Amino acid sequence: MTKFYITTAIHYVNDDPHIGHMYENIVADVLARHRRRMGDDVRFLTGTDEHGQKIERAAAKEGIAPIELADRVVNTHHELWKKLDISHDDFIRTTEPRHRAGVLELIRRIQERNPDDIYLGEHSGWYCQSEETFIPENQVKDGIDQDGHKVEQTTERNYFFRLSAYTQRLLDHYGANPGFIVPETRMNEVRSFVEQGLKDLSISRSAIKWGIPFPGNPDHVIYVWMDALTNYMSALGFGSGDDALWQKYWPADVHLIGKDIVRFHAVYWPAFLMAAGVELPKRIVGHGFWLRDQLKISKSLGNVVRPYNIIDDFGADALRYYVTREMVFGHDQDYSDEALLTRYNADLANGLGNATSRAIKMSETYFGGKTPPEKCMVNDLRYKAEEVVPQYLKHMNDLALSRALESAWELVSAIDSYIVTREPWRRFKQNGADGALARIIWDTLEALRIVWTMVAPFMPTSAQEALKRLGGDPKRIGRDALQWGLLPTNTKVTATDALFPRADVAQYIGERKKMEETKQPEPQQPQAPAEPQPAGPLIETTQAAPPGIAKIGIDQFMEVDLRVAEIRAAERVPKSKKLIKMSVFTGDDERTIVAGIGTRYAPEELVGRKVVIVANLQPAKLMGIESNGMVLAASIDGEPSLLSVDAAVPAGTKVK
RNA sequence: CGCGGGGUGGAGCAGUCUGGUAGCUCGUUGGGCUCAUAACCCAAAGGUCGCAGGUUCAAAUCCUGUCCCCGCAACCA
Repeated sequence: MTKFYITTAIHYVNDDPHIGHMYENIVADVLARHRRRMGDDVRFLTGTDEHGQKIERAAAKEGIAPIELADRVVNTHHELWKKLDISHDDFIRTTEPRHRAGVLELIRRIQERNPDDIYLGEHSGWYCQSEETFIPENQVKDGIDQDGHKVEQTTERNYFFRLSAYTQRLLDHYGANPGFIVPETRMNEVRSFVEQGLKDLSISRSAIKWGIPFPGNPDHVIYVWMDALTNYMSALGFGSGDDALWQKYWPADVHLIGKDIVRFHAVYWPAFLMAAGVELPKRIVGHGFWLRDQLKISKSLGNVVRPYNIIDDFGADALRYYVTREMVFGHDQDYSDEALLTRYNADLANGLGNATSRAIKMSETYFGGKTPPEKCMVNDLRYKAEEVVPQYLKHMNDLALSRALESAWELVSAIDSYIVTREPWRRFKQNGADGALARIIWDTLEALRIVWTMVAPFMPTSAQEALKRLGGDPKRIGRDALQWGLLPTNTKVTATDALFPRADVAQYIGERKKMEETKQPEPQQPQAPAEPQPAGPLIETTQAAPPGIAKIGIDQFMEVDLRVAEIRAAERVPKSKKLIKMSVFTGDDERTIVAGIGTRYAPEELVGRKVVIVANLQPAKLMGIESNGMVLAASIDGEPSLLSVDAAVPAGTKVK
């Protein structure tokens, strides 16, 4: 029996799971269920990442211990996976003793085999608490990183892993194992990243307490990647006394992860394992992201998708089907309730569900509530099934889930047209329930049984129910069940309510919208009460002031040197999208100001214009040009509209 | 020459690696059927596969060039 060990990323417990987590676990589950029913010895692992500063701080804010916070959030994960029929064999939390044992064992093995690979060194730089990572110098501006997070200059004595020593070995491994990272574009990215040369990696932190203490130095905790990645092994008992599972299932066959963490899995992780003399995982699979309105889902954008309503109203299988059918594996994909329901209606309600109903109903009416008394081994549907099943299996093997489903649906549509061309209702009226009619109906039921068997890993609950209704054995979904001829004769069928009731999309969407509108705008509470931005100017000066913005005294206002200035010259900053470099006369001097107004204004129309500027602003460099001040403009959806004054007002006039 | 993704019937998307009738969902039009969840079946309209060259018996697919769009970063002081 082939073993198949598949893992998802462990999800961070700073928030409830969203569509991205759901997708990842659903895909892993479909693959796990499929391999299981094909006879493999499957081990399917998911879990949670619970250490780190973000958790530490979030817990502190609530006045509880980090583990209490983790315990609470992990429950929402458990509940959701149950709801979604995720069939993992194990669930690991990085706060468990067995995980700690695994991590310590990994470090021990590295130290034993390659004593120089872990060393104490100095690390300083811009540290971002939100990301729990040091941010490269060029991505930091005024204490803010590119994602808008606050960073602070930090120096630490840390343990380092000698990643630099593994550059060539990693490249060799990629070369020898072209399927190591899929899809291929991800492999290319990783390869070019590694080809630029690798820097040693800091693997401990002394500023964080919430983590696994570093062996031999309890002032440090083990930093995120060395900790988190090891879950794939610690869950198998690596480092515990009992390593039976480890012996049996390692190395992992598939690490299923989001494309954003491919680098850690494809570079750091194998390097750690090489250093420890542990076999490498066989394949890293990076899936795409679910987007909302073409934007990446993120908490800060407030566009997080959590389709719990869909699960409640249409069932887990509806969501499972949609995400696997709609997303081309590896690509990004836009999510919407509407698209989901459209797909649901077309494929599940009108397609497979309806076909199942009509076949069962005919069988019930014509053959007294039983499957027909005669099988049929030679017919168009059998040919179609035998054409489609191998395609389906190939796609499943290639992780092309959407294509696998497409193949299955070819048979569905063949069934519908088979029924229409054979006109069983007319035959029944003319000749009654004769042998020919029996064969036709049996064919139809049998083809449906095969479709449902193909679909079973995707929609386990519905498949079981449908197989039962069709008179089949709901437990029999293995390899042999994909062959023609299994459906018994003269067995009870069940005609009852629809498996997938049709959704009124417009009405549903409308109701949801209304509910969301009437729902009181959530008090900003749950979102961490915006930490006061220490020092540093507000970045979003052109945005409308948030309602809650603090009041300031007149003195503070007077500190701002607002004055009228005349634009003497203006030109676009080469290669910039919207920057215009201006020379302005402030009454006292002529200086350079760079402003992001190029989307709206041409340099020519600016010259001679009188505008209002902030004259005593800290100079800043924009694309290498020093800008001394700010030109005031109203902002309409990001489009600037310059504040202007009467041409008669002389430059240098104070504005207040 | 910043990195990456994309340009395919009205909309949204597959197909491009491994050249060979351009496919799916929704939408539109006409017909059929009444077993089924107002479903299902058949047919039709609608595409110069961004543009231009090239390779080839054959190009959406390979090569070269070019235009445009979208993320991200470099620029919102």
